[in-house]
Amino acid sequence: MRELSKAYEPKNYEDEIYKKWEESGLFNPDVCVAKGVTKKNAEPFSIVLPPPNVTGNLHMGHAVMLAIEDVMVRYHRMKGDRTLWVPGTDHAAIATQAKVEKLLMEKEGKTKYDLGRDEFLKRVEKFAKESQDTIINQCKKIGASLDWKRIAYTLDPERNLAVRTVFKKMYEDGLIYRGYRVINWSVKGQSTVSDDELVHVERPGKLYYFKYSKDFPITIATTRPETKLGDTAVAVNPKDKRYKKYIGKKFEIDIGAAGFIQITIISDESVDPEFGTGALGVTPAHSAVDFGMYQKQKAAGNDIGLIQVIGEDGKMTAAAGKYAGMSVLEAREKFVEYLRKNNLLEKEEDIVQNVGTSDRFGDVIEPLPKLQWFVGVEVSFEIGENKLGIKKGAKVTLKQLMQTVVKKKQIAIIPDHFEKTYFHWIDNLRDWCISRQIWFGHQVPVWYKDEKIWVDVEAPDEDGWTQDPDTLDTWFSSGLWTFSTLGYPNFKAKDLKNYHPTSVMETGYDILFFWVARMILMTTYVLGDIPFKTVYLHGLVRDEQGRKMSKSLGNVIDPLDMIAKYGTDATRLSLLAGNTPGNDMKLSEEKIAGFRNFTNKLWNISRFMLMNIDEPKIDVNIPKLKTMTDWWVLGRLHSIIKEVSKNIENFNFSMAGEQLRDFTWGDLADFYLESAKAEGDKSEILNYILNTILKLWHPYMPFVTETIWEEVYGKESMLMIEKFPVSDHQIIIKAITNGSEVDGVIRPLVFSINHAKANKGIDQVKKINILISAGKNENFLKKNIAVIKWLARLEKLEIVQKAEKPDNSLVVVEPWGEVFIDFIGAVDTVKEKTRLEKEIGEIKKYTRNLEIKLANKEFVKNAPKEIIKKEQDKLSDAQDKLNKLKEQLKNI
RNA sequence: GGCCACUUGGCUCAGUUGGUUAGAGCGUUGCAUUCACAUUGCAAAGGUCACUGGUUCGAAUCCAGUAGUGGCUACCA
Repeated sequence: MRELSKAYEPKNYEDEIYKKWEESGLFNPDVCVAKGVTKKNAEPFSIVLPPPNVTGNLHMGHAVMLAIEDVMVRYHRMKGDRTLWVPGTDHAAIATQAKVEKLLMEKEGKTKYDLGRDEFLKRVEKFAKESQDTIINQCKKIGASLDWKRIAYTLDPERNLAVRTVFKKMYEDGLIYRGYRVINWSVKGQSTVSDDELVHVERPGKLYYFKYSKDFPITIATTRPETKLGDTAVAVNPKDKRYKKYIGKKFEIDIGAAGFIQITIISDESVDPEFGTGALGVTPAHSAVDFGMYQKQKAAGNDIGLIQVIGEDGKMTAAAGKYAGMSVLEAREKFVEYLRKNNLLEKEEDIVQNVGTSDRFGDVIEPLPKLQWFVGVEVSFEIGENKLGIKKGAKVTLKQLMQTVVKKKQIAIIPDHFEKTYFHWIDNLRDWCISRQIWFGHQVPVWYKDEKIWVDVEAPDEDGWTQDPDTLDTWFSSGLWTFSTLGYPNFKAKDLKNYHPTSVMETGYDILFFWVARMILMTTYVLGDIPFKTVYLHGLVRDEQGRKMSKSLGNVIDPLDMIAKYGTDATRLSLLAGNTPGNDMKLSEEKIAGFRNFTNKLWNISRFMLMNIDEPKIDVNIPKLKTMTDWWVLGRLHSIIKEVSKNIENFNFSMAGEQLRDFTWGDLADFYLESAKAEGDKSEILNYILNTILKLWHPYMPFVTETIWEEVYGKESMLMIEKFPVSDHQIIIKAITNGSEVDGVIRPLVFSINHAKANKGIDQVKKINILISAGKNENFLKKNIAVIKWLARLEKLEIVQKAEKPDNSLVVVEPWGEVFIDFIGAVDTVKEKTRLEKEIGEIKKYTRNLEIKLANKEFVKNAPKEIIKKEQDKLSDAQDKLNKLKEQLKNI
């Protein structure tokens, strides 16, 4: 007989198991089809892995993502679907470059300029490669059944071709344009940053009220006086009576050391008359809003002018006169000093202001004008053939495409309230600045020569052209991810045909805008199709106190440490249990340890079952059943199969796991296996149950289940590709009939005994007398005497069948009869009395509710007959019980 | 400022179309222990489901309002 070791030691098995899976090639659906594991015409199920950044190690967030996706993938693979899970990594342009720059400085004291672009990029690539290897190994550690043959990288040649192809197409459709606009500039990073990469930080600031000069009639308010050197207009609300008379007037103002500025008074609806002085100094060069006003005026034929006073180095420009060369803060101080001295400063007010900082570089963003590449989200174009239900040739914008697919439910977002957030974001979306002044990334596929411009997939075949030095925002290539990984731009690629659109996009809600929205934008535009059918957004993993995990707080729980300590399965389970979509999850080491205990429990359950199985065989046929506990457990098992499948398919991963655990630990281990010990030969059914629960658990706990499977059924077989159990409704129905007495009789009996012992001041139960009153239960004891004996042994009881009620015994009334329990020691009558009174009170309340319900005409009229019947039965049962309890109370 | 979510025993959370007397796990307390498992078993204590009102025969669940917490977002200069 085979026997398992006493406790499960994950590290003795995990690596070997993963190697076995990987070497089988069965993570690849093509191999599954070739080997006959999956049918050729099976339903496709595909996920592309949200590519981790090549900046370092995997953290708990990645582990959650991998665990959830692996559950889906393994479930669908076992279900027989043609299942593909594509791995990949993201070059994460700015993040990676910044990291390498930092390392370069720390280790060699050099900057990227010391190395030059080519050499620096080589270093970054080397770093990225190493990082990618680490990530791949870590994904394997987590048990992710990714098809490594298809691994992609956002910056590899295939993806680069996709990027260039899409860029060209968008340029030709007029969706990508080059424009001189106010953009978000990071002085520290020396690059533009998109709107989404800004982090708004609240900080105390000062609102200064001042006049440009003594003769200027309007006081304005600002938090940034230094930018006022670049003002070219003052905007007021057209309805504001105070300033109406000035609208359209021009002033030439001596602004002290900075020279003269021209100020035009303009009107704009967006100016709030209540805020500050109701007049706004317009700085077209250093505020996106003001730039908007500038463009509006210009379009109306009124060029108010634009003066850039802050440079890309964060210092004042020559246009700032004697302030030139000063830092922004220095200039602010000096200029305020000037205003104060000349009695132009009227008031200083302390306020809290929101400043935009760069997510990556951490510095305060300086809005300034620059010639950049943009994706126009409101430019309309003619859409081609598409699967979106839009007529070919219709005029649409990217914004509209993004809205329509979610509105029409072609893409479902889970949880659905994120749809609102999504729409809100799109409503406020501005053109997307896609060019970055960093070196690492997809270089903009545009070439210049003199005044000429060349936009194409390949460089012009002629000397003298220079490529645009900028690179593309990393999300540009990420946006193509679902199809660039499947063969695009080759439209004939098999994968693209077979697996696109993908089934599910599973990712964190924090990148809904960055990434999910952009994939929708890119895919609807490029392919005229959706990128995925469902978006499942998971929450963030936080520490025990609900704080974000961060190195500086020292509260990071490293998934790999946990895997080393408690095993992968326990770690995965702890991330899946209690994790509901869109909600953050608190994680503690204790939780993981708890699931380690469960892993071991499953191991020992299997160990016990194996010891009682004569001849393990992979057999899906339901064996002959002998006792009602067999029927009962089979019925429970099939209900669980049904529930688990349903819940996985509905993305309720936590609930499916919980149900499985409750069944395995509560019903199977604590009850059925205990009774099985007493009932004797169970070889066949134990084999069947073991078989089934290993399959059910496999998506959640791949390693321990595969290990047990191998130990039980031999190394040749592989659980990973076994067929997921299918619940049989007939079995459930039959089991309810044949096994109901387990729930109705045996378990209440266990409960009664324990309850009597614990609650009534009894030292020890001596004897149990069972009187079965209902006729159909006459055979119950005969059939299940073994289980009763087991109970007796467990409780050290003596069983007397059909006895008379002895003196001093306690009577427990159950719907099926009465149990008399004899005790050594006295019954605490006071305690017992209060208990009975409490119970009677509760049952009274219960019966009253039932009576009200049955008295309700509408209920009687509308409810189905079976339900009314059921309710009536409940009522009569409750009344009977009530009477019996009352009698008991009298007897005390 | 706008929007969104959350509020259930000491802690972490379930609770899927409103329907038995609201459930787990951890923790606490008591009891057990040669048995597959101390990474165990059996039990107990602990909740007016944030608050107020409404709809309903019936509300943790639906509606309105209040309070608190968290998040996203923003062109109050």
